[in-house]
Amino acid sequence: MNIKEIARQAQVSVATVSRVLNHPELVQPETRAHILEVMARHNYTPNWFARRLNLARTNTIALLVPNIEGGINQKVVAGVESVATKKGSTVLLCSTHGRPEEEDRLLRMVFDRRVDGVICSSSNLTQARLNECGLGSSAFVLIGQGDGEMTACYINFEGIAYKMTQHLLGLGRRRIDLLLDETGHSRNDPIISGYRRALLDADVQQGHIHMAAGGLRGGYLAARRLFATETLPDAIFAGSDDLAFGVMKAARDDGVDIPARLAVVGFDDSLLCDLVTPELTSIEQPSKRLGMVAARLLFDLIEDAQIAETVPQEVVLQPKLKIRRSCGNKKYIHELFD
Amino acid sequence: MNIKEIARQAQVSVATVSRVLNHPELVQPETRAHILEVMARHNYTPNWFARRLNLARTNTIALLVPNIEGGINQKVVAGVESVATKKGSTVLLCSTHGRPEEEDRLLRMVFDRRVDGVICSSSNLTQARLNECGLGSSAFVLIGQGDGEMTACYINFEGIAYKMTQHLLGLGRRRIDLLLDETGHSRNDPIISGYRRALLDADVQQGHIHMAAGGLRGGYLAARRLFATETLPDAIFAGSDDLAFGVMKAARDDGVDIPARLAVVGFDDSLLCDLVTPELTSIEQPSKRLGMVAARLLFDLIEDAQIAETVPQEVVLQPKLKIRRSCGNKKYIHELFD
DNA sequence: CTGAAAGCGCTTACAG
DNA sequence: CTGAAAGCGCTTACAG
Repeated sequence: MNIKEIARQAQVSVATVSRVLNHPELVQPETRAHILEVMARHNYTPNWFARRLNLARTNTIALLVPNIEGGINQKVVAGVESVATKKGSTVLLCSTHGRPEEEDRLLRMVFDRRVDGVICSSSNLTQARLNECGLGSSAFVLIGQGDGEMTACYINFEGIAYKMTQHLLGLGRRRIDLLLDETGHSRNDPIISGYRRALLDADVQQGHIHMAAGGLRGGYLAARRLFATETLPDAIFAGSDDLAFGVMKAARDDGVDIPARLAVVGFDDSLLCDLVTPELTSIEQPSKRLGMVAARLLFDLIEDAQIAETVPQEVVLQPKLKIRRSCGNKKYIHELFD
Repeated sequence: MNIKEIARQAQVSVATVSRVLNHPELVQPETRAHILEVMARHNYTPNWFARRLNLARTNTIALLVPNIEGGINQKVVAGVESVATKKGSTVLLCSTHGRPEEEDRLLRMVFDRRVDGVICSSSNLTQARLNECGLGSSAFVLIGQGDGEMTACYINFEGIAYKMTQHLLGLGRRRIDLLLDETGHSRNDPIISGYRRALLDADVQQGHIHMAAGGLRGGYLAARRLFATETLPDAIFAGSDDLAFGVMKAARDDGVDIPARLAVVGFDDSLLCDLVTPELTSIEQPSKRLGMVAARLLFDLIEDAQIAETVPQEVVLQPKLKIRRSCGNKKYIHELFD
């Protein structure tokens, strides 16, 4: 069923049919009603492609993330999706697996499809690369720290790492080690930098930085290695909750008392932080809000092209310390079940 | 930049340009090379909408899930995405929030966009509703148990609930209670049915079925209520790991020994099952595989319309028991860190 | 308020 | 192997 057929059956021109779709106020109420009736009767829905060939917007945005399985991206996706739905747009979701070539391929692809805009979570995207992909003048929002040339939003890992380190120092811990996921989370760099800055400011000697394979298991193995070969630090600041959980498991196996002998803190404030013993001190990240902010920025760009003309905007979201018991904190601060 | 301009610059007709895009073997190697060169120089990419207006396939599939944030859906999404990418298709992802009206709206919308096919995770979709949305003759795969009229795939919750109950009985537990998430996971019904069947077959009296709010907290509160008001069952079979973790936390607070006095088992085999003490016996679900299977079924339908003519196909995936210590199992069966 | 016509950017029989 | 032309299904000035 197409517009011509509808026009024939309604005994009007295709122009009139098209008008009830696009500018209903321009057509006489009676004819309009009649045409709508014919459309309904035939379950007619205009061909999307033919339509978009003539129209500017596609009501589609693209979202590229390193991988969908990552717990954090998942919340970002949900945040973007919720805003997009409110705006009447749908989301084309793509996984880049963190590979730049794959990012480029997908960027070209979504541009090809004339999406209204693109949100991309990436750690190595520059305006120059964007230009190469033909996205130079499109609405685009980066999730992550860009080169300052792009509209971007990200979580302030540096600042919170500073605060967490400071917190541990405040509890009397001196040698604080960092344990990071070697699968190059883009957050490693800012964490290291915040951590170092805090130690410098407090005039405390820098601790060791350990790299581990990702996840519970990676944290476990790294911690056991550390326990076996080095003098025990006073605290381990892990780059993810999973790593921290692994450290806790290792500590239990090796008889290292947490938090008396060793403080352990994590990074994602996952649900399970409250369950483990002792409860894990961690960092709450506004992941869903990050997605929502990115989407809002994007729709600002889409709806008002002028904004893009101005200096690119950067939105920085602040995470929060969630103090529990694994850091050696004595005061009652946070309890989930009351 | 459009095809006409490329044709002009390459001094050929648009037909020839179009041919190097669609049937390169039909154009002389030299002209082809020349045209490709001109295209590359201008960074030309054909208009997707104009193209799809003439072509049959859009290389896009739609995936509707109740919500993206759910840990299980997330893996399903990843599974679908990985297969789609291999097939050169992209995924239009939509959240239905489990609301039928929203499902209908989105189904119409994606159909509108001429996607090649649709995968929908739903607990109340019928072929009849599909027909109403105009998707009657489209390639469609249901994730969930359908009305037998649709191609579908799902996880056999009934069977695994039977097995888990049987396992608990085998360990000498007699009164086994069920603890379910009241936010109507569609899996509640099959779990109840498998559980009841196992007790019937073993000629053991049915236990109680408790409904709880979702998550850790829901499990915790429900368990504390149970401990305070009823005689303790021998085992609690929780409908999700989070619920089970909540029960474990409650048991610790109330001094109920797990597994000596009370066995607890969960349902998702989340990463943390190995971390808690005692390690949580649970059920491993092939969620990612579910997504992959759904996508494969869909591409079968897309690539060979004949298949749809035959009787609708149903694929049932089998989950696996992950026996650990919280059920009172004595033998060494499973250990993550060795 | 309505219609005839040109145009969006492509693809593909049809002739040569 | 290549080109002129019709057509995909819509939208929107332009006239009336």
